[in-house]
Amino acid sequence: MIEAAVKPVVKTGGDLRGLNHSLGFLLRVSQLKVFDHFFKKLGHVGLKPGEYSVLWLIFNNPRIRQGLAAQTLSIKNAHMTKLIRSFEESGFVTRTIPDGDRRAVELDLTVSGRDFVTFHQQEFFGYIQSLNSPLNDAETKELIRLLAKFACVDQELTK
Amino acid sequence: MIEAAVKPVVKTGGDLRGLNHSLGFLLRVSQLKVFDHFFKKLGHVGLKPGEYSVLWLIFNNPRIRQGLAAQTLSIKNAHMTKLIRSFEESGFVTRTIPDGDRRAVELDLTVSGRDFVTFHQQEFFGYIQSLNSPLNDAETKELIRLLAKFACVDQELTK
DNA sequence: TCATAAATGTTTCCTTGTAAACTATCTACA
DNA sequence: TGTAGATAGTTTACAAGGAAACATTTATGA
Repeated sequence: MIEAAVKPVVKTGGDLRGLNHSLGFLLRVSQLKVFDHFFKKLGHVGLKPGEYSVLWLIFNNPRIRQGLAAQTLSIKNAHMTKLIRSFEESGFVTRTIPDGDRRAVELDLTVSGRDFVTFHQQEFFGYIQSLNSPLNDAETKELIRLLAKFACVDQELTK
Repeated sequence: MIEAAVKPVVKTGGDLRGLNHSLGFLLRVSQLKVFDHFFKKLGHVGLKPGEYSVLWLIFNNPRIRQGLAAQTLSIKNAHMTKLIRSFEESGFVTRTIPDGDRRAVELDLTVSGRDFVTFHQQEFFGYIQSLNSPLNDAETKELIRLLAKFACVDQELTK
């Protein structure tokens, strides 16, 4: 015990040498931490963060165009096609080809899709509270503000 | 045209409704931004951020164990095996099985590996300067501090 | 000391996400 | 009009990364 108290704090890993100040590296490690916690807390629900975000977006933007949804969430069109198809198969989302532009696809939630979103809303937006982060509330708020500013994401609640 | 001029300022994307305050979402979007910029600036070099970080780690920790390298960078063992093999093939890294523990693998840079790291060091650590971020210097510094604290990455230069 | 467990990487298979080519539809303008 | 180009989404082919089972070597403990 005395030894443990006396000996200097030794890192368990290798020497990062400047990588510990690299924005790209820190973003990646932070994201891994959030994802780990997400799966521990919400893995049983069966949806990943990005998937829930798609449902959430459609929930709040009925009849949104598939391409706009992809662009808003920074998901590639090719990937969005697959996500939407799987949501169709699970009965959460409907695709409608509007008469005005028959190239396009409008997305909507089914009743069970809306039920799912409302039922899990608290979990998906609140899981981060249980993360036991080293940051206090003010720091967390500031981190979110800085990230949003950096990524040019509007911080107002509604458009 | 008159219509476009008259209509209120409309966001180009859908309404994110709270997702714009989600740490997970903001981390993902921020990382995409950094990666995009990285590839624009350093795509010609042919290494991705994570790959360079592996070389950098070995450069600063000669004879590091492969598993410790993976753990330090939060890279899975299975993935690290593939990375190291490709570095072996490109002649940047050597693998040594130490006599003391014949399960283990020690990593080292070849001469050309060390040359590569030192030659590109400025680019890999400096590309972020050219990102034209909306954050000023103090904000960037604070963002890095908060991310490091959040992810529990030691901010001292050396261990 | 011999069986059992743990540690270290590797292999295999799978999921996620992307790029590029493709189909279908719409717009512009000669 | 009708044709060239733009737009919206899909398909295909692939690369990145991870989970689980595996082989090998080392540590443990009865």
